[in-house]
Amino acid sequence: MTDPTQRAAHGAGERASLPMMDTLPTATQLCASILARHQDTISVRKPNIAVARLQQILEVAIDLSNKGGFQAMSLRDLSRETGMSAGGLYAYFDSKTTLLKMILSEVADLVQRVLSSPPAAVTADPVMHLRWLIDTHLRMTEALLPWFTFAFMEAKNFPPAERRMAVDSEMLTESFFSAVVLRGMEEGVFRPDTSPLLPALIKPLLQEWYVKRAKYRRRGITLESYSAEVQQVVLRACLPEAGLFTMPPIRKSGDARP
Amino acid sequence: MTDPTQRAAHGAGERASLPMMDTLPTATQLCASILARHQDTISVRKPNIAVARLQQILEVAIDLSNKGGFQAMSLRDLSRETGMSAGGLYAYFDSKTTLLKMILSEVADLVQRVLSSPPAAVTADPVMHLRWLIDTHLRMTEALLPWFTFAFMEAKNFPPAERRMAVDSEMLTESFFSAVVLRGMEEGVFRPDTSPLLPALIKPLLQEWYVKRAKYRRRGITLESYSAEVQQVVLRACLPEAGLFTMPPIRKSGDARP
DNA sequence: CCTTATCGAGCGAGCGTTCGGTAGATAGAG
DNA sequence: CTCTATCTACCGAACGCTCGCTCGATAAGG
Repeated sequence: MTDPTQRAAHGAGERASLPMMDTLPTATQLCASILARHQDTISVRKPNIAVARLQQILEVAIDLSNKGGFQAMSLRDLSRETGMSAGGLYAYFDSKTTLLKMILSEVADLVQRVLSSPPAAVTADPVMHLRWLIDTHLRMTEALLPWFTFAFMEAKNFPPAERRMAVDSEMLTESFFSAVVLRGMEEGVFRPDTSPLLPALIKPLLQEWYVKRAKYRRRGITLESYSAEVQQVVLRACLPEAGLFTMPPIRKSGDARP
Repeated sequence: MTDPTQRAAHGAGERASLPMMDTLPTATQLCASILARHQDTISVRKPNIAVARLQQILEVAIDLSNKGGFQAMSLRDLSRETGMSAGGLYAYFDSKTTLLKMILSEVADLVQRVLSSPPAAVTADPVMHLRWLIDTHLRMTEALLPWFTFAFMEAKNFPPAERRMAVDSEMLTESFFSAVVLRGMEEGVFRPDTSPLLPALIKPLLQEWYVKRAKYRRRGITLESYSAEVQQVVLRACLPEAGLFTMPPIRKSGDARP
């Protein structure tokens, strides 16, 4: 899976030269991770019960928050939709703010974990690495759309502590892009006058995909075509003019449309 | 001010070939516009009193909302900071939601007014027109930063009616960009295979500037350099390769730094 | 003396959170 | 296997508080 030479088509899922990320965690795995990180505030001891309940609570909380905002979601709403009592909920968090922090920190952690472990196949070439970062970020947000929508909508409007967490996560993401761009410039793959602002401009293009997901669904835009376009725009901004003519096709069409 | 031939330098404020937008309204003018639009819900009759008070109320409301969110701002906070009583405030709006709508609709209206009236100098050339749209949007948000921050932060998380308003405004902004891109393609100035997604990608790049204003201030990035970079990225995405070599300098440096 | 702009105590609703209580699972003793 | 003591996960009424909003009183200008 990580050998750069083994990129040939293999069946209907035929893909372009860009390797996939390693598999993403499921929502259940995220909840298990959250449970482990908050053992002290979660009073339920049996892990299978706790994970199942926590997943239920978080999914409902994310769902309710994504229409109307986290502050607008009352614990009575959460109680009604989960079928649990108010007191029962407090076995899983000690305050509403803790509930928020659970989700935000898990999402921030996930981004860091996924983007910091590219397959060996892409790290050799800055162009490939950059394209992999873009594509992987988009696929990650697509797979866990409600979680990222929640994190984006709620990261602002909150006390210094949580706010700092969001800013740090944002900076970390940008640093992945700027590291690759810098390396590409050092290796002469990217234009020497590539703007230092470019890495900062990539993040909003990736956020656009999940923040305005409904808009692109309405227009019939696939993740593949969006990813390809962002890669195009970014590469055109940093590749030398001569390089544009030899720019590889971003992704074969007719792929992975369910 | 709109004569395309009078672009020569005139003093220290010397500028590049890109013409400025016509002058922007002041906060006071925006408030007068809001007052006119909400005559029926505002019970204060003397216009000079009403405009002054309304401006005070809106500025405090925007300020408080921009730390903590609109929902988190209580009318008691607003009462304390404005020095007005709770009852007194209700002479200027009939509900907290109306207060929100006043600001959102005025911002949406402003964007439409400003972007739909380019100076005659730029409409002839799609490249110039596109650059003017980008630069003007950035300067407008810079001049009325708290208003746009407010509109961005509060447009989500609200009932269908207000939400629709935000979506419509967003679509309208995008339509300005796509109209120019389309015309440029028809005239052969832009690449015929320019992605139909490009116009949608411009908006998040413009929002980035005012949403993350603190970040760019910390890094010492000027509006001029940010505007130049976005223009670069967008033009590289739609100009033919050959056109890149003849791309005009975006904006002279050492300009308009207070 | 009427009009107009403002005041501020107070209302009902709803919020996050607590806590005494309970049903069912669990486990050790007989 | 049965009885019983203990524990665990959950319940839901109640508390203190803050919210958006109302309304009769009031002060100042013409």
